Amino acid sequence: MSELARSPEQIGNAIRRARKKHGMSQSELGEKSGLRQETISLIENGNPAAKLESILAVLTALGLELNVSERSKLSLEELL
Amino acid sequence: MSELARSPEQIGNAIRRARKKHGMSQSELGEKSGLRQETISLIENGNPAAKLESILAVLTALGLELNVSERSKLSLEELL
DNA sequence: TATTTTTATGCGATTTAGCGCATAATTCAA
DNA sequence: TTGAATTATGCGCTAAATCGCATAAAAATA
Repeated sequence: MSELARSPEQIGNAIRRARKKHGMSQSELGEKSGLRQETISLIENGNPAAKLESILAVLTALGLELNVSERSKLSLEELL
Repeated sequence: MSELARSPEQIGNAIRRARKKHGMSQSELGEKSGLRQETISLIENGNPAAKLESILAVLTALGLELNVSERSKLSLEELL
């Protein structure tokens, strides 16, 4: 399964959801990804100016990855 | 189809490929996404510190989007 | 409810993106 | 091959991420 991530908020939500699924705190995720708990907090809350490398480090620490694909399908939001 | 993007380089490559497919120059893509030609150049060359919002703006301008998924499948690189 | 854990926020310092502007360096087409 | 278009690089500037450290606010749990 794959989760749409068109905005910093959506990426942050995906990260938060995955972290909780792994039963991890922000501090633990921070250690795993080489970032501070505060930085994880910012990312999860949708900081648009987060660095690409930070996002990638967090995703990797959670066993996730990004995929680039055609903006084909309608998002749930666009249907409402 | 979807393209793996585990590193800034892979994201940059995906963007460059899509831009050329659209017959666009970096300057044109810059206008469409609200960034400078120089910034597009940096992103395409794999700048790890690019801002998340810049990446998303470029992808949107190219009709692309990001998806977060399980790091399940082996990448081509890992098979070699 | 009281206590502990977790998450969010604040401050000063450092680093760097992205800006505008200019110009190499490279690529492409005539 | 040569001239034009494209891409990469450099400088000074401003804004902001992230850092370390501290702590307030919120959430979870006893």
